[in-house]
Amino acid sequence: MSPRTADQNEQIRAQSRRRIIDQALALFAEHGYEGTSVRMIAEAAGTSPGLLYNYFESKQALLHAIFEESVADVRASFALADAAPPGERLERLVRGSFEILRRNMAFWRLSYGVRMQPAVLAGLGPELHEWTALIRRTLQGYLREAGVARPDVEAAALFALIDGISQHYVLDPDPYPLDAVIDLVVARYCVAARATIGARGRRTR
Amino acid sequence: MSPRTADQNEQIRAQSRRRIIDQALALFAEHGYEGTSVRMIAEAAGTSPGLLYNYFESKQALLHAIFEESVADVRASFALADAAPPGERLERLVRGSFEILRRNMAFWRLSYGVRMQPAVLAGLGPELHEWTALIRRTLQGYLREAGVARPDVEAAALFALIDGISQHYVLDPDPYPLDAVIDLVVARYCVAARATIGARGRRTR
Amino acid sequence: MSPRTADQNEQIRAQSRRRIIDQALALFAEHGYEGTSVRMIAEAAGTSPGLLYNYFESKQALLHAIFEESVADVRASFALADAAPPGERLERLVRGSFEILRRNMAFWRLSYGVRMQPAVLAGLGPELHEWTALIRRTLQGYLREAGVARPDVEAAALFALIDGISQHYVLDPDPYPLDAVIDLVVARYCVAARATIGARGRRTR
Amino acid sequence: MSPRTADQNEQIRAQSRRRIIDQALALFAEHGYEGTSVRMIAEAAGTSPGLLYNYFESKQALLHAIFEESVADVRASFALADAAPPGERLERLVRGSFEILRRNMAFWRLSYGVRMQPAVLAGLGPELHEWTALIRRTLQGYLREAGVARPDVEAAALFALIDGISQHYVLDPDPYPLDAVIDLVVARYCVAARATIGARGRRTR
DNA sequence: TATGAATGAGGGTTCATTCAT
DNA sequence: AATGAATGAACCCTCATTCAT
Repeated sequence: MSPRTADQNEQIRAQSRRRIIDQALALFAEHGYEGTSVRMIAEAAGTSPGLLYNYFESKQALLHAIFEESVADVRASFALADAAPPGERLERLVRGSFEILRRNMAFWRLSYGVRMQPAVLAGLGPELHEWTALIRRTLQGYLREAGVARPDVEAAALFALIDGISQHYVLDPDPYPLDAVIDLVVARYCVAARATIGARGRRTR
Repeated sequence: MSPRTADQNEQIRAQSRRRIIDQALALFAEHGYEGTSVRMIAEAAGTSPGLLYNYFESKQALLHAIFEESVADVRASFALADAAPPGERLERLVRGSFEILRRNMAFWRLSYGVRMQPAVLAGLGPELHEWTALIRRTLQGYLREAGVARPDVEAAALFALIDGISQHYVLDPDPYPLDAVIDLVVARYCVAARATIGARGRRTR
Repeated sequence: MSPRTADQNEQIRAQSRRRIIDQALALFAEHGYEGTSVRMIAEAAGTSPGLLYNYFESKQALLHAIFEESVADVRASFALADAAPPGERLERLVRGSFEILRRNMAFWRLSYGVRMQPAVLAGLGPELHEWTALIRRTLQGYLREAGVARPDVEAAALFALIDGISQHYVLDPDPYPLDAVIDLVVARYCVAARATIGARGRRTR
Repeated sequence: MSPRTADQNEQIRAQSRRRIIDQALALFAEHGYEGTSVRMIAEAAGTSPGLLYNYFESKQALLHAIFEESVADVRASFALADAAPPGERLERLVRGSFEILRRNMAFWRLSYGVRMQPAVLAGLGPELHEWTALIRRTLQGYLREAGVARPDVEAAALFALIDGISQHYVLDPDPYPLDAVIDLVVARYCVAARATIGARGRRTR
């Protein structure tokens, strides 16, 4: 009965989903999660409020979908860093983090805006926790490689530093000297690391 | 003529106001501003929703009152740091910041949860902005005194570091090695500063 | 134990009651019954909301008290007209009505604003009905004396005319040619009446 | 693509809107604007309170919509009178006014109940004022045509008479001798007018 | 697949009224 | 006689969600 092929349907579905996610992210970032109504999202996406519930179980589920996408993005970037030679991993990771930030500021605004609201994150909590833990562990690993004295504490500090910079930047990007600050972070944490690892590399050769 | 003395009334009022503010802060911190209803606050404070409006013009006004109280707290701490001898100012400020954090974690949870939501801040925005700017300037001044190369960039990084640590701690305090991290920050930023300033002090004597 | 004599108490009571009634009337007239809160009245009267309930059982009871006072005023004016010589009664009544109107515009504003709201008038209904009926009957009697053809219909019309004028005047007094309109009414209804009655008077002498 | 045709939707909307307006008018007329809650209207209309806000921005907007409908009704009746031959205009207008009154008593109850409450009228005030002014001017014009001595004062009186009758009728229709009173008004104002204009018409022929 | 009319719980807020003092 | 802190029901309104089409 349907005049559309299964393929066409699939394509339409994918497009609608995309539009909804994109607009939802933009609006969440601008007005916050609670300040954005489902109607607003539907309107921005050029659909009806009802349709949204064909694709997402609830407003929360939509939020979760957004997080899943972006978390995947971050994971990919991390994997890239991990694939680099030991001496460059940390720098790659640091610079990669800020690239992600610049590439998807809306998400980070949203993320930071919602981070403190467990009820909003409902069900996302464990996942986020795990994610944070992963970052911390990765950083710790790299720093241990680099031979810093207390890699756990240093990792906590470096993570806080990256996160703090990201947040300040996202709050008011225009006047923020992001590149200079990144270079500072890199200089402080990564250059030494590279040297140490390089030296050790040569020694063990 | 009055059935209760003005003093008695003042006391009653102060008590009720306190209870409302305290419970509101706790709930805002736990569920976020939007996730906390006026009814919830009233119940937690052991009063009726109506009473809240004898003390605060609106839910927002209550939020503002909370901010005012805590901002005053921060200012006081800053003033204390500023009164210290030059070489110790930075350390005082850093340690002071984390003392405030520990003393009033609920407020900081609230503050971080609300920071990205311009609609919620309505009218509080400028004040917060100014506040942030003040911190940045103060840090920058101290770092310039300490003779660091690029005090503006360093200030941005140090601010981000403190803010990031605070936020991570507040998100999940139990496992966080706060003291160790603080010591790290102090060692990295403040010890050098003290030395520099001390040296200069001796030289100019 | 009381430092005040019973007399003084009575005087104080009377004063407070007066202030409350006066201010309530003024506010009801300005903002309507529903648009005026008990707190507003208390404030305007320089007392507390609680005190109002020492003098009046409820906000409605206060409204009723206002009506009673003013209805008494009207009755007095009617009695005066009735005491006049037959040929002048109608004119007295008409002119008296508008004098009352001018003397107590606030009350008439209130009265007209509330007239259509049985719920607000609750319990006042019968009394007002009676009052209206009295006016109608009185007019009818005077017009019958004056020998008009259908005194019942004429009474209805004259009452409507007086009431309509009053209301239009009270709605926007400044530009209203009240005196001219009154003279017109008098000329149309009363002069003829006087003549008729005068003639009959002479005839029957 | 749409599951319901635009037509179907339009029809559904029109029906719901009608039901809401009708019930709102009835309730406003019975209990007054302030005495009628949105819930009451929704219940009477067999819908939910929320739906009301799909059709009207606010309770006030609903009131305005009611006024707009009925004001249009009145204007139409006035236009009809104006289209009649000069000698009949006044009678048409008078009789037309009372026809409107009988046809839509609820609206007039509402209108008279709301007239004195500027806050309720909010934004409707100017429009009503203008409307009143129009009636007055029209009457004045007709009366001048009819050659009465002081058309401005006579217009004020006639307007007051019509308004007063309408209000008394609407307050308690059952016992009111409306037809007889209308005939009286017509006899007093319109018959003479017709004669005058007729005579002048013949003279100028 | 898509619509949008409809729902109703719950939001912030007001206010007549009570009562301890 | 007088106060004003306190109450809580009810207000208008929003919005995530459902469902007939």
